[in-house]
Amino acid sequence: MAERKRADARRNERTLLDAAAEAFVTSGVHVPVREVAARAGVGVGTIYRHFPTRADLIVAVYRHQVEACAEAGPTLLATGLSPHAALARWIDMFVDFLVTKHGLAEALQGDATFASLHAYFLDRLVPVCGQLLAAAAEAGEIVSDMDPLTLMRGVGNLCVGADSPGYDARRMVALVVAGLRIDRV
Amino acid sequence: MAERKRADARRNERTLLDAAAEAFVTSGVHVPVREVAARAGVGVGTIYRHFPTRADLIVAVYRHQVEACAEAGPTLLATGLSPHAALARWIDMFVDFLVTKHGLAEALQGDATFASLHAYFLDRLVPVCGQLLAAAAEAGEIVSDMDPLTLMRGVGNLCVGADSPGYDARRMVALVVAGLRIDRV
DNA sequence: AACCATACGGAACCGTGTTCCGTTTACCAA
DNA sequence: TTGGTAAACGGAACACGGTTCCGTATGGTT
Repeated sequence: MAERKRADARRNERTLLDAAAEAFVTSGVHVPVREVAARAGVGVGTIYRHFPTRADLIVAVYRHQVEACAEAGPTLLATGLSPHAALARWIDMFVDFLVTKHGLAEALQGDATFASLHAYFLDRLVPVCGQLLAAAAEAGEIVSDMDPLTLMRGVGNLCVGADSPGYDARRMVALVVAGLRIDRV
Repeated sequence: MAERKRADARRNERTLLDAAAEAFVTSGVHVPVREVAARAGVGVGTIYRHFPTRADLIVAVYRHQVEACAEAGPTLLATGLSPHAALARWIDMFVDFLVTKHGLAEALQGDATFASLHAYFLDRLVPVCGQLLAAAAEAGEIVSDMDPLTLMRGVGNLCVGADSPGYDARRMVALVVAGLRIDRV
């Protein structure tokens, strides 16, 4: 039995996702709920009926891209690149994703209000990261005791404020990736 | 001409600093202003008269420790340690400082409300970090093009959520420090 | 003792996430 | 076509945290 929703409800959900995506691009992920509602031409109540919390709205908007990122892990491993190179590429993808979504890295942090966002990203991506780490460790290219959760959270943290002048998040991530190599002290 | 303040004002400033320090320890840096006021037995207006913004209160509470950290840089360089080791120790000190102050790393981030906090930390510590980096680069131990501002902000970012289970901020910082070494790929 | 600049307390204000509830509407059945 | 009803809606109201404002109290000085 498929969930039968009223036509207006389905329409509004669509409209809201579009409006939110647009608002996130122009004003960043921190755009007030009221503004998304206004942009979509609905009341705030409607947003909360469809998305119980701000975080759920954000998750819904970015779900596709998170899935794509998750699926890219195995794909990269299968390309014949060295596992360490595959890991580096995959992390690059993740960083690209975060730094191009203004405010997303910030929202990804512990903040209790974004708990479900945090949880979704980690649930989906940590296992993939774990595969890549394991493959690279197996190949003897990197240290064998790196925890994927720590790595994902660390990389996410490094992307906070990635757009502010004078801070180069990618450089920091590159240091981390270099630091994983086993031939270092 | 020394700034002549009324006795009650001086007394309250003291009381407020003590109350804030205590509150930060027990409830974290994010403790509401009203709670600090209540703990000090004063009204919120009094806090704002002494510290124009939350960030200024935080700066005042931690000023001593930031100064100590800043002064430790040259000291470490003078101890005869290799510059890279001195840099590593200094970063450890900074990390210790951040992770033991619940919520401080979070507050240190771009958040506009904490602008003065952010500015104070960076103004004071980036030059010190620059000295250590330069010495290590000069000695040929690390890459020569690392920007101290990026490094400080990155390390600060890595300390966000340092107390949450499953995340190991120190490990991430260690990767960064390892990644700086010049003998790596 | 009187005066007044300084300092105080805390109510009020603003912005933002979230909840609540009276009203509207899509859908189905008669 | 017309009701009837459960689903959905809009937006006022609430919670909460930072900050401002202003009438009141008081330390210090004359």
